[in-house]
Amino acid sequence: MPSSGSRKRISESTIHRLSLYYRTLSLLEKENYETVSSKELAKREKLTPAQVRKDLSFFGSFGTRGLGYNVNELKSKIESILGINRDWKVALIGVGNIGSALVSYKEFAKQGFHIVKLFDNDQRKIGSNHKGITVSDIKDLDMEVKEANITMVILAVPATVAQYIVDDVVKAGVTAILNFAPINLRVPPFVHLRNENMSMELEYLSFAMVNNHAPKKSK
Amino acid sequence: MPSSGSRKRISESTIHRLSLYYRTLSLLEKENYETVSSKELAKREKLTPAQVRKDLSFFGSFGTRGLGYNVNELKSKIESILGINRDWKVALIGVGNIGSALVSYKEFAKQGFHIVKLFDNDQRKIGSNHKGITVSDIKDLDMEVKEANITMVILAVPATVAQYIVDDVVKAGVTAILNFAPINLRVPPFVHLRNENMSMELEYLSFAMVNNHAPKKSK
DNA sequence: ACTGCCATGTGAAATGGTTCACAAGAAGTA
DNA sequence: TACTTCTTGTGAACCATTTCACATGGCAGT
Repeated sequence: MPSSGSRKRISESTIHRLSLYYRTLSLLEKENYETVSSKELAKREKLTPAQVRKDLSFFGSFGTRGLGYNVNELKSKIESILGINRDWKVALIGVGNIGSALVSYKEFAKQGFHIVKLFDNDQRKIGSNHKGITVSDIKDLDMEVKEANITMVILAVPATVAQYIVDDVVKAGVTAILNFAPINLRVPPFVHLRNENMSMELEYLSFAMVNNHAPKKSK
Repeated sequence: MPSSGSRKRISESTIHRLSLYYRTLSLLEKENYETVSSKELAKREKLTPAQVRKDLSFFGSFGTRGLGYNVNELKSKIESILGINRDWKVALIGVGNIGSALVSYKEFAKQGFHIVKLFDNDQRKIGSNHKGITVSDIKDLDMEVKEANITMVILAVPATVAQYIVDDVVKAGVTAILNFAPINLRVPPFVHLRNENMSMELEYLSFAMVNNHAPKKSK
């Protein structure tokens, strides 16, 4: 009984898996599948059918017993759960290595995340053009973010300045931040912060190689 | 002491947190701290002291009761647990948007991951130079990877071709892959695969905004 | 040496997440 | 209508991770 207020906490892993389901459903749609079972969905993302069904069950009953899920319908349900059934205007701060790669990264736009503003503090970059967007001076951040009604920001600046910029960004009314700097940022409780730490995964690989794999012990 | 056979499975989260501790310890080192308590370490990464101690306890007893951990010593312990107390030679495949950003990404080198080979299939890119490395033809992958004794690869190619390349890469003897393509890749059980899915975190933010955080929207 | 204080290391308890197992619904067939 | 097959949705069981709580050991001051 999903009473409108009783919001059970949904785990992070469940949300991440919704992203995977969404990705697979998009593919299935292209392959002209009408329906898909939890079994097939699971297979395509190396999960278990029970996991798939449980994840979806947190949000409702989207399937038909004996048949599976309608691909189009489930896709659009997940879109609306994830909030990607709309367009998000995103500002990207820091047009360096990573930053300029992200401007051209097509996956973001595909999911409705549109980078509409670029900021940097480097005079040589300010005024230059990336994919049709002119880089603004970070000093104008407050004004421009408010004016464009932007609530989501991608942060691709050096770790040393990240906290200062976050503080400004929050003051400008942003409530969602995707941070690429390898540092733990402080934000007020009403601001959503996620970190993308690319070294972390390399380190995991390194760990796996050195430990798991290593000189195969007789077990 | 170094548990040779009794290999308890260490959770992914623990390993990820080791990366965080490592990062903080590097910082503390620069700030000339001699020792650090689990409390301080926890505070700096928004974790609990018990969590920190438990994580470390899987690998040994590195602290001193009443005092805490020696910064230098703990840092080097974690380095060796993560396997980053050595240099890794890494090949990067796909010199597009993301790929060319990663060549210049300094964090990798800082942790001992050195990109030493670049591959692409685009004639216009082959032969060109990125940060002192010449882009090779992907057709020479097998030969060059074997010759350079490379076991770790970063994959920054389009999803459509990722699986084919992975198959080749595995044949060439690579056993660790960091994949940036938004697709679920098949690898043999002895190959370590990690995925970096940047849209996923944006989707999480979007979810958080739409659900957790109430309608503050008045357009 | 004694005392007070502090912070680790770790079993045990609590919490959270995943898998199991099965009742029940839907569609097709006779 | 009755029967078969298929697959969902979901409590309950199971397993993993996190947190608790405290005995233990080290250090400093007297």
